[in-house]
Amino acid sequence: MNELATKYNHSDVEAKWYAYWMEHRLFHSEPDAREPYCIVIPPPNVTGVLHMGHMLNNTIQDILIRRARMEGKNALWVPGTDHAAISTEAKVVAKLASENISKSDLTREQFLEHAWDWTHKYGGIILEQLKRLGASCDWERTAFTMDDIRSKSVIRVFCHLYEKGLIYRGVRMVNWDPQALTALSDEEVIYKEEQSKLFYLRYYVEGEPDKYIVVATTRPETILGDTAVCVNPNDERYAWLKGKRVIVPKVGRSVPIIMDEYVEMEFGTGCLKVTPAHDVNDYMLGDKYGLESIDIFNDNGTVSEAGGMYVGMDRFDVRRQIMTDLEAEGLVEKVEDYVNKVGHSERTDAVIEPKLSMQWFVKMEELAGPALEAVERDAIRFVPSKFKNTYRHWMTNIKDWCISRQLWWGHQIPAWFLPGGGYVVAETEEEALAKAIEKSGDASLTLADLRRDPDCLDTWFSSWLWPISLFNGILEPDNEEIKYYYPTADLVTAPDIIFFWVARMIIAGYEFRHDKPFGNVYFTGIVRDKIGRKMSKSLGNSPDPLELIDRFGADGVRMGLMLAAPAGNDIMYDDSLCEQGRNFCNKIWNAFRLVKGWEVSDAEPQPEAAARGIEWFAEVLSNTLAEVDDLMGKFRISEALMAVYKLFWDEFSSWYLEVVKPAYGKPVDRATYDATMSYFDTLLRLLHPFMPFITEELWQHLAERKPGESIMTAELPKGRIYDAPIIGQFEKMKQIVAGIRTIRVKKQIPNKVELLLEAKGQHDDYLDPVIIKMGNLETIDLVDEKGAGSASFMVGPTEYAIPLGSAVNVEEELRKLEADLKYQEGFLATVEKKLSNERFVANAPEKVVALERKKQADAKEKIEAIKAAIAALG
RNA sequence: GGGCGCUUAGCUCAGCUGGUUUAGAGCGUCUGCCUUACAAGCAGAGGGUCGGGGGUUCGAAUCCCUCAGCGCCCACCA
Repeated sequence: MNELATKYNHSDVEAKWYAYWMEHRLFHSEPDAREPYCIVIPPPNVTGVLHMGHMLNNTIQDILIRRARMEGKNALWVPGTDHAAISTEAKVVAKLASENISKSDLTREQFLEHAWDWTHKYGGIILEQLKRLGASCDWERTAFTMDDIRSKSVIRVFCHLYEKGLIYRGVRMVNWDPQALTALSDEEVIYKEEQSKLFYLRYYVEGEPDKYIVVATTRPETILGDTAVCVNPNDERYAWLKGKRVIVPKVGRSVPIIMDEYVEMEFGTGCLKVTPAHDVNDYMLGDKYGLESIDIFNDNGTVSEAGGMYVGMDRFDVRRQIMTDLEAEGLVEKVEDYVNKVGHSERTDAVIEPKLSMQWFVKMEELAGPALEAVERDAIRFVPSKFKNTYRHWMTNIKDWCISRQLWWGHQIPAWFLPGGGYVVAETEEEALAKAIEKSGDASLTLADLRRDPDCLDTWFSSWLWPISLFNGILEPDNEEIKYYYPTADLVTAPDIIFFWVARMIIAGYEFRHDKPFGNVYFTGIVRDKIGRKMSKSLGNSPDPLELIDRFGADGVRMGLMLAAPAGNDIMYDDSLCEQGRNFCNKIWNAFRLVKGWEVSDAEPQPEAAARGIEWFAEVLSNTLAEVDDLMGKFRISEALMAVYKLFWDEFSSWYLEVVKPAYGKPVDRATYDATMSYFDTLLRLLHPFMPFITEELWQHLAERKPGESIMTAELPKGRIYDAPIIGQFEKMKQIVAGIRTIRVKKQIPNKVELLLEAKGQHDDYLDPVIIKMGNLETIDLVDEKGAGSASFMVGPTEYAIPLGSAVNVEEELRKLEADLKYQEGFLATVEKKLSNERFVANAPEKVVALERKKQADAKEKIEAIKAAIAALG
């Protein structure tokens, strides 16, 4: 029997079955008559590598997909990658820098060549890593946000929105990343609290050399761009300033005093310096009062010619230098410590510089309407639902979306400028030329006269189309695939991209398909280490997923992650979770070794105990199947997995198998064997979505399989919730057996010594064969009075006793019984307290009162029995 | 400054619209076992009064108020 090792060796198994699934194209889906079930993968960065977040996220998706497949649906999981404009471009720039090549030395074409090389070299590594996890993606459909179909879709959508008047170009204050040298959307700015200083500077009043006012600022370097000082018109302290001008310290420029209620009188000194070119609010003031706007910074964050001094110096160096200089001139009143929030680039972490520039925007308000409504009325369900609030808040305060990025890696904006001013938007160069000629009235124009906007689109401007563009639903809106797979079923993603991606996909869904992109959104938590810190490269607290798979097996790791991951809750990851998963694999493996080792005999009659066990397990199995189904429907995956875990380990292995197991060296009867194999088969199916590899391995061992046959496509049976009498009987039986075992442990009676059990009181003998086997008893006697010198225990009101002669410690028995009595009496007291309360009896529902009376009767009965037992001892 | 969420055994969590035997699970802990499927295992045991306070109710971990702590999201206070 022992050609199978005592331990499950995952490394032998996993590669083999993944190859088998691929070879037989079991992940592949095409439209057919079945109900579709589709998930589109949140496309990871093309040059990314697998981290724990991906592991969690993709394990969940794979579980959902595999389950749907086994439920008979046409399941499709579409994989792909995202070009990740800024971060990929940054990596390429860094790589070039290490070769002493600067981006500015290259033409756009040359740079893109490098970027594509990079993409081909590192791109898709992450998808290969997902295979190790067991991800059952349809790899024949692998897509990329910059492949041909996806790129053309983006361009078409841009033109569509432009023609609808929803895309515009304009000069706005944007978030500038001086490192990546591009504008960012508001969502790409992360505000971090930082310890900084508040500088109080003196602005002398023009023409009154002895008078000055004090202005507080965190950014003294921006005084180079000051074009006004603002005070609150209600601020009496500064009423005298009305109509006057002040001199910007050091700079010497005379600027007007303006009055606006925007200024908080309580903050700082109540005087605000206004730098319209470098602060969003100042820009607003500048706009309102027609102030001059001086852009004092270059794109890389150094001071520009317009700054007039410190030209070429970095903004942070200037901050230090200018304070020294101001101090020297006696223009500094004081400096205070101050904590404020500073915007950082999400991708490069550079401090954001608010900057006026010409950018492209999408008008969002109108687009957001249907998308907001869909989530409000649960046409799209968020799990957990608390994210509805977050979503609603963002959608109702939605700002226009800055979609242009000053990058080369991405989808170039399809806008062409005419030599005489103005521009046209078109899908192709030819079309652009035609439009340009029409617009300018100059038929002699050629393509060479047009200049295409060099900017690219925000990465999310392609990924918001993902559920549509994967099926080519933008370019060919009526094709069979989009009609069949769209809307997709579920989306699994992290909550930090709810605005970046989820909200925008919903918007795009309604705008371009007039339908939602998915039915449910499952928001995962963040994977943290066991003391709650976010996993990060710099902390070095993030395990390498592939190494984990090597150590624990993909099934073990999947299980480890799932055990700790209720929807929306962060997961405190610890290796011990994977250990538990690995141990479970081992348990399944060994259970299989047991049944596989049985010799089957047609002549052997079925023992009564086995027949009872089979009857019982059928009910337990059916109940769990239904329970798991229910839990999965609510996306309570960790609870579903726990239910399966307990079913297999406790019910099946610890009870069922022990009940039906033939004596050593004896064969098992046919009926029991067949039932057991059938249960094992069902258990493997139930487990398969969670642990695909080991279940396939064992399922293939379980019976002869045809080539290409797989548990992946085996049907998952449906169960039903039903409280069969046998379940209650079995639970009572377990208590009796546990009682016997406890006595064995306490009295140090070896398992192989057969015991006698006496039952005093009501006792159902239906499961006696099971009790006898599991307790290793000689017989069970019904008695009126238990024999002298026995150890006893209570199950309900029934006393069970094992005669032990002189080995029994009467005092210990007494102590045990008295403790039990005390508990029962205490319990009875709480019940009777309720029942003696007239208002309870009068107001509580009849059912509740009846239950309390039953509790009372039961407790009384038990107390009587215990007292009798005590009397018998004494 | 607003909004949301959390606080239940050592750890991670479940406990939905209040009543189902004086609170459940997994892991860990303790005790005894190498019992021929499994020591990555088996059997058994112990462990919390549900963050603090107040209230509603016949009855609250479950509803309300309040205090404290933690976390997340949003927001232009220089």
